[in-house]
Amino acid sequence: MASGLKFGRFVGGFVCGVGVSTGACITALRLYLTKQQLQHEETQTESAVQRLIKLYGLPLTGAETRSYSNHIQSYDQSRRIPRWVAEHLSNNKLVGGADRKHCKFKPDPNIPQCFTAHNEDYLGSGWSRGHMAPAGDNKFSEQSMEESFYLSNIVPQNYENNAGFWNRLEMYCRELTERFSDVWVISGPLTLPRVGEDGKKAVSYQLIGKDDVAVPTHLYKVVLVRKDMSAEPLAMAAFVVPNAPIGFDHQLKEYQVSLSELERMSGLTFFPKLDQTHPLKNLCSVDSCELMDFERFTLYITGRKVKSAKTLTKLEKIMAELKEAEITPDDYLVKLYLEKKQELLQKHRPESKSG
DNA sequence: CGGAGTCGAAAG
DNA sequence: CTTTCGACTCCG
Repeated sequence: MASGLKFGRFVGGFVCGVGVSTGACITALRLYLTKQQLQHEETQTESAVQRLIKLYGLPLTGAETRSYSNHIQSYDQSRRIPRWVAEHLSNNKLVGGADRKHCKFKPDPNIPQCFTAHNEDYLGSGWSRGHMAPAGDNKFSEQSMEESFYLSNIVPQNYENNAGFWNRLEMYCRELTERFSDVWVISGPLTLPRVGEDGKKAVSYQLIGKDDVAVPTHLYKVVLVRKDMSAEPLAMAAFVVPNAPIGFDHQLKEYQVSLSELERMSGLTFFPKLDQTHPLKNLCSVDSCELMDFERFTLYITGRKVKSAKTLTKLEKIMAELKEAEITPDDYLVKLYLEKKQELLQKHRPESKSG
């Protein structure tokens, strides 16, 4: 009985096996079988598979989404890095006392032990631990900032890129909350193919540490913004950035790609419910898509260093370095400098009373 | 003695 | 802002 059916299927496949598509073969095969025979065969094979599944279970990818207090993530168990990390930014969440000094990078307790990365994989590897959902997007909550330091939110990133171009891209995303009430950002790693000496395309990427953490060749960021609830249209932009140093001579727009290009590269579909009924504008034609230039960036960084200066000599050294770069402090930096100077002088003479 | 944790300096 | 690293502590 069963063997008879198998034989029939074989013959059918053989007859139309040459030069005809598989789909056509199946259609032709169906003509040879009565409805009942077909039904019988399908239930037979299905139940056999079902039986196996019931007994032993299906393979799991571990790619399910995990929710944290300020980001959502899907993890790549084979590469020990996230596939994508989504977050929402708004101006009110960007202020607060949460400080990364109280945070530590650590394995995500929600990831199965055998698939998680560890700090030892990164230390001394030549690659820095780069946030996908940045710590700086979590000033409002100590807990969400701590969660952003889970290694499920981290990829091996070129140090200069992390502290430089990517950092400025993250700042630009935060800046968008000044002009848009809602900003959604999805970030993640890519391991893109390259053409080798032989002209053949191949994917190749470094693995670091005992856990073989994948070093992405590129990072992507897709940004979706809207003015408010009622008035659309939405604006969107996607960027693919090499995991390598990128200087101030490069513009963000050089790295813009269409969403469909990014989807093809990543194998992801980004806003599956965002259909054609929603007109999508190019963010870079609605907004500047320009990162801070060298001067502005240096002024900002210097401001941060001034704020964290511990001694007067250190404070003066920071300001001297700025002068060395031939950048004149703006009003805000001057204010920070004078405040810090006063604070350190006060500390030096604790007996003096201030009014 | 060596791991673990905290702190500050240094650097883009 | 983004990091790494070394020095220092505490402790069994």
